[in-house]
Amino acid sequence: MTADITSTETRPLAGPEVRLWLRLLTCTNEIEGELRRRLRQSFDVTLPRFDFLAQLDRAPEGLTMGQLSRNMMVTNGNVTGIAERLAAEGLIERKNSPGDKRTVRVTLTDEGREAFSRIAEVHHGWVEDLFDGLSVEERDQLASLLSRVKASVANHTEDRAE
Amino acid sequence: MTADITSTETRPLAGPEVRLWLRLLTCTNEIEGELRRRLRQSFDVTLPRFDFLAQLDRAPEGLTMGQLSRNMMVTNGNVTGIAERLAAEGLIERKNSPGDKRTVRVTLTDEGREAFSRIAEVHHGWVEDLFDGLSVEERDQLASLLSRVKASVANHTEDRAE
DNA sequence: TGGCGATATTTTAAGCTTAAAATATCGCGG
DNA sequence: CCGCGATATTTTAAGCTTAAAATATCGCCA
Repeated sequence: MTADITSTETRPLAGPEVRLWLRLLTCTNEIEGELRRRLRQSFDVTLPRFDFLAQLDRAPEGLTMGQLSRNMMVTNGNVTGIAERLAAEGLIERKNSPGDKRTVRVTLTDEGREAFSRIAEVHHGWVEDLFDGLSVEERDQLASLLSRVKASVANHTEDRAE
Repeated sequence: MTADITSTETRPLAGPEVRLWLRLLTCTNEIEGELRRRLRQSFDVTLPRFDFLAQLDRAPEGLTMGQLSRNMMVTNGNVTGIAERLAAEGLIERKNSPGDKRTVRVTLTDEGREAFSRIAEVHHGWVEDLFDGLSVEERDQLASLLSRVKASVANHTEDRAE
């Protein structure tokens, strides 16, 4: 009834939705890995640390650990570890909030702000390059489709929201 | 010359390419996180282990550690660790290749094959659900655009290919 | 045939990540 | 004012991930 399978041939592993998901995942991982490698080689910095600094750079007043955790979409414990290392490098500063003794206010040091600017400029160029095979229309279309995906996903996850 | 910045307002952090990249990353992370959470809660299995089993399921003859590493797009050392834990759970088997003493041939045990089938069926439904807000046309368009992205990225990374 | 570059894998050290438990503080209702 | 649920953060244990070094085997070629 079916053709016989020869040698090490691989079977098609999944339905079309799973294939779409795998393509999305692969694509993202490839870009993420490439940026991670370049950040490490050029600046000896990791992607999470760069992300952490980026969050602070756009918040002149600083951010609390909780805000950082939500912005970066990682757990509280995670940001604690990253902050620990960035503080040891002298790139950020943590001080108790005046009003609420529970919260910590994190800010960039001058050194941190300067380091981030230097890296961000090059990083921006990398991202431009990686996407330069797409026309402006294609980029807009992709952004719009990703919004649609995000909305669709939110439909199935919003219940976990508090 | 510029409007003054008030309170904790955040500045727009990046150019349009970086925003597109962040949207792609966020979208992928959201889906990945949701699937990871569900796999853990429903089956007490991690995403990497599920991926590892999926690779083996479509290769009846088994795979070597190197093939697994390439298919999963992670380092050799990484698959060693995952294989260690899956073997401890009795889901996979590792034996020396007959011809080449350097290579290891990994196969699913009966238990592993059965466990994977059970999980894969539910997983497939989850992915279908998460993407059900998109029409067939939108999915095709997204898949096609992701291919274009992948090609564009490859243009800037293929030099590292050996 | 014997050594040497190439290939396959594991090991190691460091860091990222999560979930869950622990700690500390807040602020409200009685 | 006092206790208690809520909020902010850190700690802990386990696992994932990478890059680089170490180990082992292969196969060629001089």
